[in-house]
Amino acid sequence: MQTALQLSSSVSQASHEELLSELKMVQQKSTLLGRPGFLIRRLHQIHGYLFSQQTAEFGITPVQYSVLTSLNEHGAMDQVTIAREVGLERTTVAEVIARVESRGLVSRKSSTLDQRVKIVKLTAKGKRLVEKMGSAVTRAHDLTISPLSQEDQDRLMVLLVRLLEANNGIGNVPFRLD
Amino acid sequence: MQTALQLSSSVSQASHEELLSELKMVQQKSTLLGRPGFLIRRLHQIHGYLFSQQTAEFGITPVQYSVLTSLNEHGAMDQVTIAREVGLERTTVAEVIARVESRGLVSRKSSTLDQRVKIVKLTAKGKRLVEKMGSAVTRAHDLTISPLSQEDQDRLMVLLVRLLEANNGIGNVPFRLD
DNA sequence: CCAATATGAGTGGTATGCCACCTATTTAAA
DNA sequence: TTTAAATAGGTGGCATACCACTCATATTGG
Repeated sequence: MQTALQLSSSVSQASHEELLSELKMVQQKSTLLGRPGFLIRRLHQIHGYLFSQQTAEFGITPVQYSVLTSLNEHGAMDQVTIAREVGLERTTVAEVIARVESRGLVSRKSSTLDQRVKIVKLTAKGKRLVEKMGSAVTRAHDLTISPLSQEDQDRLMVLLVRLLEANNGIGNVPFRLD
Repeated sequence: MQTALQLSSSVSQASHEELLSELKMVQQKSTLLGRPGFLIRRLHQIHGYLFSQQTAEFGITPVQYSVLTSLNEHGAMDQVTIAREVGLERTTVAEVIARVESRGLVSRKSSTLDQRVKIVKLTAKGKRLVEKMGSAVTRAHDLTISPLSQEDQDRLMVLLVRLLEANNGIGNVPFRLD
């Protein structure tokens, strides 16, 4: 279990000038720390580790969990709808679904209305797994941002959400944002 | 080219209470928006798209660029050092290096001091490419966070850097943070 | 000095994540 | 209405990303 070492000073309290000098200092250590893309990649990496550690007994990946919880909330969906719901390529969804289907967590049947469409449904086993994993997943997410003060965590979340909402149309994989 | 639609209100100016109500609103749209790991994955995805779009003519990926610029800054390095420098598994580095080597961007030769070690060096061609790509890469990074106000961008960067510094030891892939 | 251990590089396996391309089916247009 | 375009699902290819494992070479302890 990680020790959620809390950072003392809050970014929320700092002035813009203080932030700028902190950024300048940091980037002298490594150029990479000045690149948003690099920071995001590393954070993605770290969260992946925390997730797999906290949920090891279930053998479920973050993306699989997103798909399964989405099916749990919205009920049966075709694969294109799932893709829009979680922000994934159709082909990625096809692969993810194939894996969770082979483990009996979801079932697929062709739609009678449209022969092209395959309806994906969470099985009872899948539903049980999702609900059993919940607390471990929450723990992983909490740990990911736990070094920040509560207010900094909230501020970070808002910044990330706003970025996503503004950039959602970018790329070929937008996702549902009603 | 993306339109860098600037968000009106600044997160930096908002009170903690305002942020909390914004978060609550947002999470009613989608549960996924309340999970840090999901937001990070999506942002990683979006940045990857912007990067590949801005640097299409060069055919270089974000990770390859990190490795190449690291070699450009620090000179020749063995693969374990590269791994620590950019925060990657040794095996991932081996694969990335193999690809850029096959394109003649880096060269590998065994160390005479230690036969196990392979020294990786940027070639003249590699150096030229890195320098030629610079502005396109900067553009991609800037676009990734461009929807935020300047102060919000700076605040986000500080929050991300702090998270990385605090979490750097987590997982099996820490990276150099002198 | 030699066995035990540590270290650097790499392979094979699995899971995203995306693209180009393909097939089948449905819908729209001429 | 018959052809063209759009749509759903999927395959193969490539690039991270990591683990378990192997192999070769160094280092260290008895």
